[in-house]
Amino acid sequence: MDKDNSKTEKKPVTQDDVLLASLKLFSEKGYFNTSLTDIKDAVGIKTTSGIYQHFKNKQAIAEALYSNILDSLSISIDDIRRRNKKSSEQLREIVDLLFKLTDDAPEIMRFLLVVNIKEILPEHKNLVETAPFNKITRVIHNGIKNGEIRAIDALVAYNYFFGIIKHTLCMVLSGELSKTADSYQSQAWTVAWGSIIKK
Amino acid sequence: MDKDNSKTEKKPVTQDDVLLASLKLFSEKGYFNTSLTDIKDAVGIKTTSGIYQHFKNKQAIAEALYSNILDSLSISIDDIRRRNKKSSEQLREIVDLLFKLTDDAPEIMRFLLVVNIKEILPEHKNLVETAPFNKITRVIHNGIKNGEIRAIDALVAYNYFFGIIKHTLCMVLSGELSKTADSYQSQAWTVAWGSIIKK
DNA sequence: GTCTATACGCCGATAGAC
DNA sequence: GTCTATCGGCGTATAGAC
Repeated sequence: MDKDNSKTEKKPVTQDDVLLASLKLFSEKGYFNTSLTDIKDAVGIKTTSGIYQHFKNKQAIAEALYSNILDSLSISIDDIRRRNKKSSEQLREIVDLLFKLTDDAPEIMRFLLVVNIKEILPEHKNLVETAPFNKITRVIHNGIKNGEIRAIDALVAYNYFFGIIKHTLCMVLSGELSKTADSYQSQAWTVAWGSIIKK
Repeated sequence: MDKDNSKTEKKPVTQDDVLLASLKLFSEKGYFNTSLTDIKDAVGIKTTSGIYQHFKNKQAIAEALYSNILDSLSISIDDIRRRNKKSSEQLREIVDLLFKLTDDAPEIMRFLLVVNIKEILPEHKNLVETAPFNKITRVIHNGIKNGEIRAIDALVAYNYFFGIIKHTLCMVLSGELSKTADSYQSQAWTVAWGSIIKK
């Protein structure tokens, strides 16, 4: 023990370290304003070379980030659908999840909602076409079939509902709405649900 | 008349030519995926030098574009407010304007709604804080004062109302909603207005 | 896995002739 | 206002020693 290494311990940089640092930078400054040099600094290594141990290029970092986020969201939504019967309950819990994430992990939500993924990965699907948001649309679809939600096109209903939710979260994330997401949640839910419910 | 110059006439490139070409490219590929070389090609000159006659750098093009669009929008909104008394009528016409623009000049709306201006011009205000959208908020504020709109925070009302409108337009612009903006307008209006109206 | 060193391409930008 | 020519720099990426 030649030196105090209780905190300064030098552990090798992992993939997750790179992802975490990149997520933060991408969501703060945007993908194109973030250089590998920035990432390397945030991760705490001296050159960018170390990053290429884990990712073949800069795009691959964004890809990994995006698919990680979508996967974990998808799993959460599966879980929600399993635990709840009614569409209203399922949507309610999904909204709850998104608002919580906005307060607890704003970088994730900023990356998901603010960063324009098609500008980074032109080949990638739109948000609506990804697994988790497909599932949300399916929840809405079911709600229409069983009469909870009024009979309009499921995508259009998704559009109204999620338009309100997403805009609320974006305004919180950008600071245009100054309080926590949590404090807007119940109102936003009521209005969003009200916009598609069968009266 | 040594050659046919009825169409091939060589007129000097104007500021507007540059702006128009840039708008198209920015809205299609994004600001960062568009190089001055791309712009120069689209404008039809041989080198990028010509561009510097009109703009001091690439950012300045985006700035000019953005402020032009905001200015013209602002003027239209002033006009709408002058011609209509009730908040509902004013909002109705503003929505009409935005939907028409989406069908007739999608590049403009894509630049306004999809392009993340803060990534290009970090110093710039958020969309809500710009003149035209400030005016929309003021319209809503008046609607609350005179009892057309229910008594909630004006920004929150703006959020609900514009969340639906913006999301609809974005989905049309990205092709996720496949028909023209026009065909979604009356429904979207009804729902958006319904989300803030005093019952 | 991290370092030194380095390559290289692209892009933004300028100088100066026409 | 457009051209030729050219520059500097940044950012990505690789080779190879430790």
